[in-house]
Amino acid sequence: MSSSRSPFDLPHRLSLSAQTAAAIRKAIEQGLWEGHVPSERRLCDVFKVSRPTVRTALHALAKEGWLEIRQGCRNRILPRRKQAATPRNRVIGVISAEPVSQLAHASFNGVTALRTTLADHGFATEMLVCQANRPSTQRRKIEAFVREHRVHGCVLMSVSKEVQQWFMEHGVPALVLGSCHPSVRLPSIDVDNQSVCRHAVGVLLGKGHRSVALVLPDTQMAGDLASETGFLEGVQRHPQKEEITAVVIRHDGTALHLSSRLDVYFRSATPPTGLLVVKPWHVFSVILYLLKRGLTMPDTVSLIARDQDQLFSTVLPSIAHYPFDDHTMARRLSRLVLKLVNEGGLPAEPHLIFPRHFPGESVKPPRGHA
Amino acid sequence: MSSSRSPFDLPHRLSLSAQTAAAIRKAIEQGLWEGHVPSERRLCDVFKVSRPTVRTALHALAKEGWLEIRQGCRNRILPRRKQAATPRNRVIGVISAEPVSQLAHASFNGVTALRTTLADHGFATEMLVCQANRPSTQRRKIEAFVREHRVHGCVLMSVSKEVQQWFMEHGVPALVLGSCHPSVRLPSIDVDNQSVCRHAVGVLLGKGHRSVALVLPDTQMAGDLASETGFLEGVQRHPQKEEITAVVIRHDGTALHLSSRLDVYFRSATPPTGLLVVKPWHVFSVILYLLKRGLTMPDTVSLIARDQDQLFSTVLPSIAHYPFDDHTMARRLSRLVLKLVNEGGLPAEPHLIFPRHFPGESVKPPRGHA
DNA sequence: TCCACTGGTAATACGATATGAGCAGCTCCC
DNA sequence: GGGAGCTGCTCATATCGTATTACCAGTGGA
Repeated sequence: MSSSRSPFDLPHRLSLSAQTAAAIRKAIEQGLWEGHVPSERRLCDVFKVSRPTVRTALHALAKEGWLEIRQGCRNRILPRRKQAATPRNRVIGVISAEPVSQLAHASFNGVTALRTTLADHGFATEMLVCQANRPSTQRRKIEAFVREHRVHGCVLMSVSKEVQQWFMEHGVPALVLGSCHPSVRLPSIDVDNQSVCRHAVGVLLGKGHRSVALVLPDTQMAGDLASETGFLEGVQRHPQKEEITAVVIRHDGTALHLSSRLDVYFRSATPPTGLLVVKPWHVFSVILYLLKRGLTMPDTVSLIARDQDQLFSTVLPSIAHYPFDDHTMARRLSRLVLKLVNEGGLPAEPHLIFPRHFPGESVKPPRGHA
Repeated sequence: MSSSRSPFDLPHRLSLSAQTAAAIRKAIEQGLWEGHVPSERRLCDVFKVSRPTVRTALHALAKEGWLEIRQGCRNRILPRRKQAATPRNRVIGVISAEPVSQLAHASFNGVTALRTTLADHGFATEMLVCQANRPSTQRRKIEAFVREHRVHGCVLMSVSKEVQQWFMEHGVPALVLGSCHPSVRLPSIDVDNQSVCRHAVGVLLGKGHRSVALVLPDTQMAGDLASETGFLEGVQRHPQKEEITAVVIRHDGTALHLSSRLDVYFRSATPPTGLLVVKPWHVFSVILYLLKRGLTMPDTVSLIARDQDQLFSTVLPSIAHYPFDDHTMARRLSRLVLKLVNEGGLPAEPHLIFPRHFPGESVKPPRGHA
C-alpha cells in the first residue's frame, strides 16, 4: 500500500491526444490563431501527431466549449467567456447509496484505494451518501453537491436509475461503479454478474439439482437485474429444462422479510435444493435461516454466493463463490477515474470484471441423486 | 516549411518508462532512499506502473550511472555526491500482523480514518505487513522498514510481544493499537476486552447457563490474554461457582482445527450451552459448525461475540455482541498518534474503550432451565 | 541446507497511435 | 451554376508500448 500523499512525482500518464489538446488549448488562449484553428491535416504537421489524435483532441476541446466543429467548415474558435464557466476544483465526488461504513469489504477497499490514488494525483475526494428517498430530494441534493464542490467528475456507487440519468443528462463526467441501467449510457465498471449467475446456475443444475432459486434483494439496481437475466439464461440453456423448477426469491433486504420469503418456498411442494444468493450479508442471513429450520448445508441445501467475502473460503464448509482480485479492480478503477477527469469524459461503455469460480464445499448433488 | 523553433508546445511524448525514470531519478537526487532503491515490485506500487515499465526505467538509470543492478541483490544507488543526511521524513509507519485487506471491517475503517487524518496534517503513512514468521526475520524486516522510511513513529496493530519489545527497547515512538503485553511498557489504545469478557460470561451465567466456553485463537496476543483473564474472573465472581463448568477452547485460527476442538467439548459429558467467541470471523465458523452438527442457536446453544461486526445486528437471530463507535475510536486514535509524533513520545499507559452491550437474540436460557 | 527475497525472461493480450484510402459536406472561384 | 479543392468523417489495418501473468535464477540470512 502506498502512502496517502506520495512524496514522489507520479508519471502523469496523459494520452497523446490529451497532451495535444492541452497544447492547442494553450495556443488558443494565447491568441495564436484568429477565428478558426488550422485544419486537422495542418495540425498534424504542426504538432507532429496523426490525424485521429488531432481529432480526439479537437473534440475534447469542443466539449469544453472552446471550439465549434461542423463538417465541411473550418473549426471556429468560440469567443471565450471570461473563464467564469469553469473554475472547477480538483475534486472528485463519490456518490453512494449506502454509508461507506456499511459497504462490503471489497467495495470499501476499492474506494479507499481510489481515494489514495486520486490523492497522489492531487485530487481530493468528497463523499455524498444519497439514500433512496424521494427522487426530487435526491436530485436537489446531488445538484447542490455538484455545484458546491465544483467537482471534476463523479463516481456513482450502486445508485438508482434516476441518479444515473441525472448525470447523463447534465453532462457531468461520471463513472458508474456497478452496472448501468439499460436506459442509461454512461461508462461503468462492474463484475459481470450476468455471466456469474449463468455459470452458477449451470453448476447447480450440473450437480443434479432440479429446484433452484435465486435470492435477490428487490432493489431496482442494474446489477441485480443482470443477475436475474443470467440466472434465467442459465436455466434456459440447460438441456433438461422441462423438469426444472427455478424461482427468483425477492426480498427487501431485512433478515425478517428474507426469512419469511424463504419460508414460502421451503414449505412448498418443490422446495429449492440449490440456492444462489446475492450479496455476502444475505448469504449469512440464509445460513442462519437454514440453521433455524434445522436444514443442513450442503447435505439438504447447496449454496453458491454470487459475490465474495473474506470468510467464504476460510469457514468450514467453505462456500462456493466468485472472488476477484481487489487490487486489480482498484487499479482499473483508479485508472478509469483519472482518465475521466483528465480528459473530461469516457466512452459510455461497460468495463466488465470476470471473477474466478471458487468451487467450495457448499455445493453437493441433491439427496437421492445418483 | 520548417522553423527551427515551433511557437507551440509540442506534446512531449515521453514514454511511460521515461517518465518513471525521471521520477525515480528525482527521488534519488532528493535522497529519499538510502543505499538501495526499493525492489522492482515495490516501485510498481509506488509509481502505479507495471514491472516491465519499471525495469526499462531502472536500466536506463543504470546506463546513466545512477544505479548498479545485479541479479539477486537490491539495486544499489551509486554514490554521486554527498547528500546531507536528510532529517526524518514526515512518515508514520503502520505495522500489522495481517494484510490490510484481511482486517476486520472496523479495524480497516480505523486505519483508513487514521491515514486520512494524518494526511491532513501532512504525514504520509507506510504499511508493513509483518506476519508471524521467525522472530529474527521479523526484527530484521522492522529494522529495515524503520531505517528506510525514517519514520517519525509507528502504530502497531496486533503484533507479537517481540515486536512490541523491539520498539520499547529502541525508543522508536510507537502506539500499540490493541493491548500491550504485561511485560511491555508502551502507550496503547484498545477495547477493554477484559471487562467485556467478564460481562459476557456474567450474562451467560445469569441466564442460567452452567457450562460455558470461551473460544479463543491461540496467538499470544495481549488482547486475547486479557480476554481469558476477564472470562475466568467472571466465572470466579459468580455466586454459584461450584456448579459451573468453564473451559477455554483454544484453536489455531483455521476452521478445520476450530471444528475439531469444538468436537472435543461438544461430545463431552457437559457440552457447553453458552459460548463466548473471540473475533468476528470465528463467530461464523462456530455458527457453521453448529449448522453441520444439527445444533440450533439459540435453542441448544447461546452465543455471544466479543467483538463487533456489521452483520451481527442485522441477521436473524441477531447475535449478542459488543459494538463501539468506529468514529470515536478513529478520532481518539488519530489524536494520540498526532500527539505521539508531535511530542516524540507518549506516556506508556493504556487508553481503554468500553463498548456497549448489544443483547441480541442469540442468548436464551439453556434447555430445561426454569 | 532451506526459505524468502531479489532481479531476469518470455508469452500473451490489449489499447493507443499511425497510416492510408475513400466518403461527404461546404466554399469559392471560374 | 458547377466543379475544384478545401473541409471534416469513417473505416480498416499495422505497429508499438504497456499490462499481466507466468516461471526461472541468483543471493543471503536462518
